[in-house]
Amino acid sequence: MAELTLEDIAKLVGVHRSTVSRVVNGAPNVSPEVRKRVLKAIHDTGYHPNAAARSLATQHSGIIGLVLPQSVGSFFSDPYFPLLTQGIAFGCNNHDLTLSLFLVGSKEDEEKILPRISRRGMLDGLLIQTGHPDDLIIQRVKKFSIPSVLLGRPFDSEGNTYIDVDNVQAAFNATRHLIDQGYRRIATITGNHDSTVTLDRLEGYHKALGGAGIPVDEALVAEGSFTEISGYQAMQKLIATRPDAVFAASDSMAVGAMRAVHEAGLRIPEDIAFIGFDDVPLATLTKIKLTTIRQPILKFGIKAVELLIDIIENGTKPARRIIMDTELVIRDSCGANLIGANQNG
Amino acid sequence: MAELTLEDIAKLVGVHRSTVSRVVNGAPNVSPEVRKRVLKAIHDTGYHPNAAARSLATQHSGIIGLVLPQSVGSFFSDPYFPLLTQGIAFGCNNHDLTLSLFLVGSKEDEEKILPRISRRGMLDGLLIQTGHPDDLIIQRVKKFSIPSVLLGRPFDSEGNTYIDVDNVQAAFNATRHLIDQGYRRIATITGNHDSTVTLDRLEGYHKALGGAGIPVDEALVAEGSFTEISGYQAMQKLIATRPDAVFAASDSMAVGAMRAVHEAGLRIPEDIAFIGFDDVPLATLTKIKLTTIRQPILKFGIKAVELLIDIIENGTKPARRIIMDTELVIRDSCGANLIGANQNG
DNA sequence: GTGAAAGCGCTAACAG
DNA sequence: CTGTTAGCGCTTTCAC
Repeated sequence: MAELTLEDIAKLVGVHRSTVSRVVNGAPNVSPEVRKRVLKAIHDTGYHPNAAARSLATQHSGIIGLVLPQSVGSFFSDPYFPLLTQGIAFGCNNHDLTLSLFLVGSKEDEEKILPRISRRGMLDGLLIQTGHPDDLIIQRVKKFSIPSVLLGRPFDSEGNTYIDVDNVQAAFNATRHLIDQGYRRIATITGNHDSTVTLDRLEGYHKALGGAGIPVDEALVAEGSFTEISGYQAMQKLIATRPDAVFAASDSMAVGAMRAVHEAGLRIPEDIAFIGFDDVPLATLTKIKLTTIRQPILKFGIKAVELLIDIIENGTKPARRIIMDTELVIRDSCGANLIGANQNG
Repeated sequence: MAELTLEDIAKLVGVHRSTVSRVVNGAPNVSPEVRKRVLKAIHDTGYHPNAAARSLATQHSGIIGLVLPQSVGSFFSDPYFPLLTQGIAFGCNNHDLTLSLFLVGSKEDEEKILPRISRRGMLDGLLIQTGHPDDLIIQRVKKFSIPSVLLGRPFDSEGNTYIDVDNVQAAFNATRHLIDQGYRRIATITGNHDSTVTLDRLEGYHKALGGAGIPVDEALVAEGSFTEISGYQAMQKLIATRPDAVFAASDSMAVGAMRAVHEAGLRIPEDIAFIGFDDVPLATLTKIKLTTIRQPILKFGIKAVELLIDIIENGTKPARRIIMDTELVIRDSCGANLIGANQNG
C-alpha cells in the first residue's frame, strides 16, 4: 500500500517504466493490450504518481497561489473575500489545478511567506489581491518573474496583467439611480482612500453628480474601510449633514450605516435612502433589503484563474486586462419600490 | 534573474554544491568564512532553492491540505468556515507550512480532487472537515495512508485523530442558561441531523432539559441546516408552538429565526428569547445583540495545524483527540440583561 | 570542514 | 510501439 513507483508497476507488468509513464499520462503510442495491463496493475496496486518527481521533471507543479496581503485586513470579516476565494477554488477545480492560500496576517507573516512563494518549483503562478500601494509583498513578487495576475487594478498598472470590475461605471450607475429617484443630497461612504477601488468608485460618484448638475459637497463624503463598523461610524458623522440618500461602497458599510440611521430614529428609505455595493448575502438579511451593485464575485474568481492560465501558457507579455461589468439590483432601501408596492419585511 | 541552481552558486563561490546546500539549510560544519561568502552569493544572485527538487529529495513538501467536502455546502455563506480557514492559515504561517485549499463543490469536483490529494509527494498531511457520514472523500482518503486530522468528531471515531469542541457541554450550557432565566418552553433549531455536531448539541439540549425536570417536546425541535434561511424557515414552523425561548445551533440560524419572529410581530427577548452558537461577527450586527456560545474558531484552526504536525512528525498512532471548550457570551437576546439594564441599540 | 557520489521518482528525447 | 538514456535540482551518507 505504499511508496510504489513507476518502476514497481513496470516490473509487475513486465514493461519499461517509460511505457507506464506513457499510459499514466495518456500519451499515444501504447498498444491497447499493454495499456490495459498497465491500467489494471495501477488499479490493483493503488499506485499514484509522485507529484514532486513529476514537478521536478516537467518544471511545473499544477499549483497556483492566492495571496491576500496584510492590507486586506481581517479577510474574512467581509464576505467578499470568502466568495472570491470560492470562485477561484472552483476555477482551479475546473482546470485541475491546486490552490494554495497565502493569508498575510502580519509583518512577520509577510517575511515567512515571501520565500515560500518565491521558491521555484512550487507555484506555477500567482493571483495577488491588490490593496495599499505599499504592500511589500506585491513589490517583491514582481521581482521573481513568476506569472501573476493582480486582482483589482493596481496603482501602477504599467506592464501588469490584472482583472477588475468597472468600478467607475458601477458607482456612476449607483449614484445615477439615486438621482433618478429624486434625491439631491447624496452622501457617499467610501473605502480606504489609499486603494484604487475607492478612487474609482469615488470618481463614478462624482461623474454622476456632475452629469446631473449637482455640485459635490465634501461634507457628504465620509471615509470608511469596507467594514460594517466603519460604515456605522461614518454614518454617525454624516447624519448631521442631513443627506437624503447614501451610496456606500460596500454592503457591509451600508448595513452598518443603516444601523446608525435606525438608532437616530430615522426611516429607510423615507428619510434616507441607501444603495450598497457587492450584493453579498448580507444585503438581503437586513430589515430593509438593500439595493446594491452586484459584483460577479464568483465569476470574477473563475475568470481570474483562466487569465492566469493564459499567461502561464502563452507568456506574460503583453500585459492583459479584463474588466467585468456589474449590475444594479433594486430592492427596498433606495425607495424605488415605495410607490404602488406593498412593503412588508 | 532566473533558474539558478545550487550548482550555479557553488561555482560562483568556488565550493561544492553540497556545501551550499549546508548553508541554505543552516547545517553545522561550515566554516564561518565560507558560510559568509555563500550567503553573499545567494543574496547577490537572488537564488531560491527549488521546492520540487527539495521535496523529492527529502520526501516531504511542507504543504498541508485543507479539505472542505461537498456537504459543507456553500462553505462561505456561513462565516464559520472563513474563520476556520483563517485560523488554519495562521497556524501554517506560524510553522512555515503552505496551505492548499480543496473546496469540493460538486460530485465532479470530488473526482478531480481525489487524485490530487492522494498523489504522493504533494501533501505532508491533511485537515479534513467532517460532515455527512457518507462523504466519499473522507472514506477514500483513509485508504491513502496520509497523516490526517479530522475537524469535528466523525461518526466512526475509531482510530481517527480529530479535534472538536465539546458540543454536548456547550449546548447544555446554552439551554441551562435559558432555563436559569425562567424559560420553560424552550425550542431548538438544529443543524442537519446527519452530522455529529447536530447530534451532540441536541444531546446537550436534552440533558439540560432533563436535568431541570422539563419534559422534551418534539414539537419544539426543528431541523435547519446552519444557514440563515433555514433558521428563518424553521422558526416559521416553530412559532405556532409558542416557545418562550429558542436555542439555535448556529448564529446564522438564530439571525434568520429572529427575523421570522420580528415579522410575526413578536418581541425579542420579551416574547421569545434567543441564544445562538458560534459567536461570529454577525451576532452583534442584529438589532437585538445575540447571546451565544462562543467557539474558539481561530484557535481551533491553529490547534488543528499543530495536531497535524504532531502526527506527521511522531506517527499517526495512537489516534489523538483534542476537545476544546466554549464560552457563554451573554448579550441582549436572552433576556438576562432585561432587568436593571438600560437597553439601547 | 568539504567534496564525491548516489539517489529521490518521474519525463522526454532518441533509438530501434 | 517500446526500451534506453539522460537529466530535473536537491539532500545525504561517506570518505578524506
